[in-house]
Amino acid sequence: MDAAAAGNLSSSLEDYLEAIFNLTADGEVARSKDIADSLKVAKSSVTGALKALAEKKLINYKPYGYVTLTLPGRAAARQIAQKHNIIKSFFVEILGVDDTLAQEAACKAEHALGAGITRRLLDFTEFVTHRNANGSNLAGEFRRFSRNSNMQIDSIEGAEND
Amino acid sequence: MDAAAAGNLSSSLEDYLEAIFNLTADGEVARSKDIADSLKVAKSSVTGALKALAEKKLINYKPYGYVTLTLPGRAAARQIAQKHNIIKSFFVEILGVDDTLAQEAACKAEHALGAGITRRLLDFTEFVTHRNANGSNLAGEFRRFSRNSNMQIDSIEGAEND
DNA sequence: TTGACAAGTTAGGGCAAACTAACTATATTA
DNA sequence: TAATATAGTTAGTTTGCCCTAACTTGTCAA
Repeated sequence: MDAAAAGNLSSSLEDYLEAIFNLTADGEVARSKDIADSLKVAKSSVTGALKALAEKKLINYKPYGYVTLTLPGRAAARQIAQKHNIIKSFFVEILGVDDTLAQEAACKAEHALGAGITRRLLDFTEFVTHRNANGSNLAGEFRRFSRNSNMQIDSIEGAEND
Repeated sequence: MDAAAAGNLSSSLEDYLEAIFNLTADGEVARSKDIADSLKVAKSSVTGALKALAEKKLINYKPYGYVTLTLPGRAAARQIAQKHNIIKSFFVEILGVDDTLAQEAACKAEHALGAGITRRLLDFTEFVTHRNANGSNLAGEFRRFSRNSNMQIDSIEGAEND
């Protein structure tokens, strides 16, 4: 199975793969420059990453040519992107986190959570959504609960790097 | 404020700090060997990390001596450990994840989630707990919901590295 | 069609974090 | 207290990932 290559990916290479996936999602081609911009790295860093991903047969890469995902590459990328979306949705829809913050946190957390936990997170988010459809409003209740508790306790100091 | 030093910590150094915190929690001293064992790294790696942490004034370190946390070091370590516990509790109590898996995942996720999101996660876990005290059983309901949904859908492939 | 600008690559270097191997210090215990 | 085992350090190497600077390739418009 080709997932052998995809299972060994570093966080960094996962980020590159995900960026390529997102850039090519709407039929566009993935230019090296765009990858560099979206990940905020130097162009030369992209070249290095592309070589590494090509070696793992996850992308088709020829110097000076456009980049496309191979079949296993696309599968791996889709999984990463999926994970990202699941985590972000949970942050936004359940925890009520601001969109930008959720986006950033999901970028980091997607490398930390395995498929099992991610799956449960998805299930849980759906669970709450289904309940909402049935008249309850868990997320809203939580907002009120959260507002109250935050006025009283403040045990976690330092809100930097958030 | 000394949190300047603590705010810049790499994931790796956070792990070392947390390990020292846990080892010294019950009055024990933190031996270099124990740190190496608990993080599964070579002894020489520990020495390097101890030097780095000492440079940041987070630990008291003299070669061949025992290691203790400084005041800012203890504060930083406590925060990391707290984050770990909050995340793990959420995984176990809300998502119903197995203890061992939750422990491992929390180790990784604690470096990805900032104070803001961690705070909300704590609030949410408490929120569900409070509701349970009031007769509802959200976690239990979710288990049943989850079991059903897993029989039908299977959109996330590959449960490795979990 | 050709010159200029943009995109991409190569070369070379830095830094963090890990490792092994060899050495030094400390503790144990006979 | 001297021998030996255990703990800790140092030195040197490797790997991954990023950077800058300089060069090459590609593109587009005058």
